[in-house]
Amino acid sequence: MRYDTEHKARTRRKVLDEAAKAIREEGPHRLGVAGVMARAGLTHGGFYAHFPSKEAFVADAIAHMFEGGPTAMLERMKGQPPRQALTEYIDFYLSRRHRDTREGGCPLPYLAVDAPRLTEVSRERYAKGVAHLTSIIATHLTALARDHAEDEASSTLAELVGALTLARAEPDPTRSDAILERSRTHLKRRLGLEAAQ
Amino acid sequence: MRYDTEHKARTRRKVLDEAAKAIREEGPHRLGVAGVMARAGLTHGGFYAHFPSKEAFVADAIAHMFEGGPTAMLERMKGQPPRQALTEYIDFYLSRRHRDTREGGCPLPYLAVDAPRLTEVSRERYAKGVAHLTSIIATHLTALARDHAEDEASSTLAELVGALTLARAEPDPTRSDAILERSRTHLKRRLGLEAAQ
DNA sequence: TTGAAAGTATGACGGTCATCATATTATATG
DNA sequence: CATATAATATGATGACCGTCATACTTTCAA
Repeated sequence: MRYDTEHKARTRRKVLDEAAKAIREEGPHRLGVAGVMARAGLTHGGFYAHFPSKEAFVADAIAHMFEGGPTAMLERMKGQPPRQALTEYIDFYLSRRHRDTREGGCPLPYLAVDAPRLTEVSRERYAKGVAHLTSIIATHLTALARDHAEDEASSTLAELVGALTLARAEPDPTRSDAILERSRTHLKRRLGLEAAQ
Repeated sequence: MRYDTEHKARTRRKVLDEAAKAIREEGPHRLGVAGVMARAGLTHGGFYAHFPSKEAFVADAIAHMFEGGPTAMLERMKGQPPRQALTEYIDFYLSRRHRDTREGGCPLPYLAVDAPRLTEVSRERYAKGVAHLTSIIATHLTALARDHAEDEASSTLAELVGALTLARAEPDPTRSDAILERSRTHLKRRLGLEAAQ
């Protein structure tokens, strides 16, 4: 082989990175092949050397979103006592920074509405992400000796996703901040995290 | 005038009805002029006799979504004591029926993710819908003598929207039902509605 | 019944997109 | 340095979409 063994793999990864960003900005259906390739510094020609079709490409990009971003935050939670870990996670999730960034963060809110319109694989990948995050929250709640941890985790995740989505939709900054703040406060009180710290 | 005075208005309304349905199914960006017109039993030709551009058309269709569906449920709540009204609303919002229907129901979850990518008018219309629904919930909570009604209403709406969206995204029916049920139970307990009825 | 005007249909144009065949460039090996 | 080949670029094709000019059909008034 003439090129580096990893050359193609690196390019592929870069294209998927750009696709993930584009999906956050424009949604999984509006992104175009040529646009993503251009963002990766390439032309549209080589696309089909990497992906069999655009549909498969979108599925790969969505899977890629679940492997990249969230890991850092979740890894960090592992090294902390459950109360602090949950508090930090809620504060992060419902922060202005998380609301405003398009370069990372939880994929769930971005894909939520489009999920029913995605390919089977993508839907499954999405559902796996939901289940994973729910179980992480549930584990921490169990460690805090709360009853019905799984139920509470599910309902907590619903409010996290809903509040972030509504905050992103609200054009008025003050109101948007208020949406985040209200759910932040409520969730911490609800989960008995207030006394912490 | 040669046609009935209301003829054009009726056609326009029908096209907007179909557009609203299409938006619920495919999102505000994927719907096409010809497709919507065909669904309304027309061809694409007459479109520009009704709407100046597709962009304006989408904005009109979104506004239309806020005028049509939700009104019935909200009107019904008015004639009821606040405790029962809220209980019924939560049960309706997080019902399987509301999750599965594409022909009506709350527009907020459908448009949430796309809202930041919409026209200014549409975003404002969306924000107005959020504010309206929040204030209705807040009013009922105030009637129940709860403190911080506005804060609690905001956080309640976040969970309603989030839970419905996640339930729609979940491909497994059992898990999807569970998401609805958990938030339904939690919200009613949280708002002190359990003792009701 | 007829004419005129409101409403709708036909068909075309330019643009964008996914897809693919073919040409070109880059680089590791001899 | 030469060459083979992996990786990417050029360019084309057909499909779809928004837009609009023009032709047709419907229906009310005279």
